[in-house]
Amino acid sequence: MSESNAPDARPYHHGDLRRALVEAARRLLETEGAAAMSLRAVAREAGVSPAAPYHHFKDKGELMAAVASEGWSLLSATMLRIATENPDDALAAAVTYVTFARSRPALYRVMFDSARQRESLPFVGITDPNSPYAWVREGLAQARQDGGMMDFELMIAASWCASHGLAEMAGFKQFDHLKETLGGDTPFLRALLTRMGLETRKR
Amino acid sequence: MSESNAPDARPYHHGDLRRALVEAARRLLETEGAAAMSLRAVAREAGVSPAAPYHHFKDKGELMAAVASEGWSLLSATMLRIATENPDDALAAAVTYVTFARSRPALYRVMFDSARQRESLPFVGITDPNSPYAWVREGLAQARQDGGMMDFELMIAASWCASHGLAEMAGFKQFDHLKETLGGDTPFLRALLTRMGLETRKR
DNA sequence: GACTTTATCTGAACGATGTTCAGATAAAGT
DNA sequence: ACTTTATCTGAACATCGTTCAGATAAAGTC
Repeated sequence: MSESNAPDARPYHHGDLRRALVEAARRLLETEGAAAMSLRAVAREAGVSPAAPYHHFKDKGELMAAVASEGWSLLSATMLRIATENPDDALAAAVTYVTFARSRPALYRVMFDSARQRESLPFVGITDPNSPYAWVREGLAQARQDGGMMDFELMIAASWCASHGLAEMAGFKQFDHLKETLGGDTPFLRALLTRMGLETRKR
Repeated sequence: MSESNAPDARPYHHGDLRRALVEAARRLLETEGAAAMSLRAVAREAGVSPAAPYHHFKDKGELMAAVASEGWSLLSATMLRIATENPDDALAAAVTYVTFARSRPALYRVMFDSARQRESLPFVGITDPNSPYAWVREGLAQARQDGGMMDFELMIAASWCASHGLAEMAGFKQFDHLKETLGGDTPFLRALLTRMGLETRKR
């Protein structure tokens, strides 16, 4: 009769293996790096045979997609929190995006690879008029009365591209001197994002 | 006595295997995709045993680095040509960068992965005052008299980040509508890059 | 010319990986 | 209690990156 009702009650043979695998994968990804994250290593980490994952994921790719999905959820939650605290601040949102990616480089790479396969960013409905991003709402309103919805969409697109580009390049040595001059990492990010058209207080 | 002096005189056992391998790798990369580009497949394509490449490259990584390096050279040459034809046009340079990356996605990924490992873009000395990028020269000159060299470096950094971000995201479905509205791929790129601060005619 | 040295390539092997599959195990449904 | 279904294991397969002893041929030396 299984092992009584331990704190982490395990509904099946192993327990919620699916979740355990995703967590193990993320752990391996952040500690050992992307190269060490083989399917077998993940199974090993979860204390299970190499064939076990195939009852929860069709592929290694599907496991990675699950990890990526969890990553996007985490990033979305982080950005939603920031956007709620600092409405009208597109720059702060972008800084949050870049900082998240830079603090979990391997995870972010998996996330973006997944996005590239789908050819679409699985990001929270940032263009949803009911989104808590106030600057999005204001942008939508102004765009509507300008008759220039396109202009607003351009701004959203530019923000994404700028954030992603900076996320992947901010670590490059070419920028060391710039970071030093500007007095740190965050000022550097803010300066560059501002250069790329990101602003605080609406568009 | 080898096989006489055939048109492609082969100096050693196989010929210039190193070059042949890099070319085979690039061919496989562009036709079959990154996943199919194993060291063994490259050796197979070059008509050689799986161990042969190890006499020219320490690693698979070193082969990839060679492919990447060739890619960067090609991109540099392309951009230098454009910059010579259209001086003072940073926007055109960025469009060239993005178009190159988008027309060889797998190669560009290898190139950028290589850059990420070195944490540096192995790009031609774009900040070199003697570079044929006229807008770079003018930017340098103006920055010097402004006393604001930093500002100019920020522009360079922003251009790279914007170009890379757009290169990797331009294919996303979120932008299909925008591309249609703007009347094609290039107008879309130009509009976005402009939004991100890239300009024609000096800074 | 013959002989040595050095560079280049092969064949076979090792461990690790992604994946499949027949069968064991245990939960859920009746 | 019996069947059904979901979950996991163990062994196997092809492929991959890599190593290494030995074959092959070019370059260097006399």
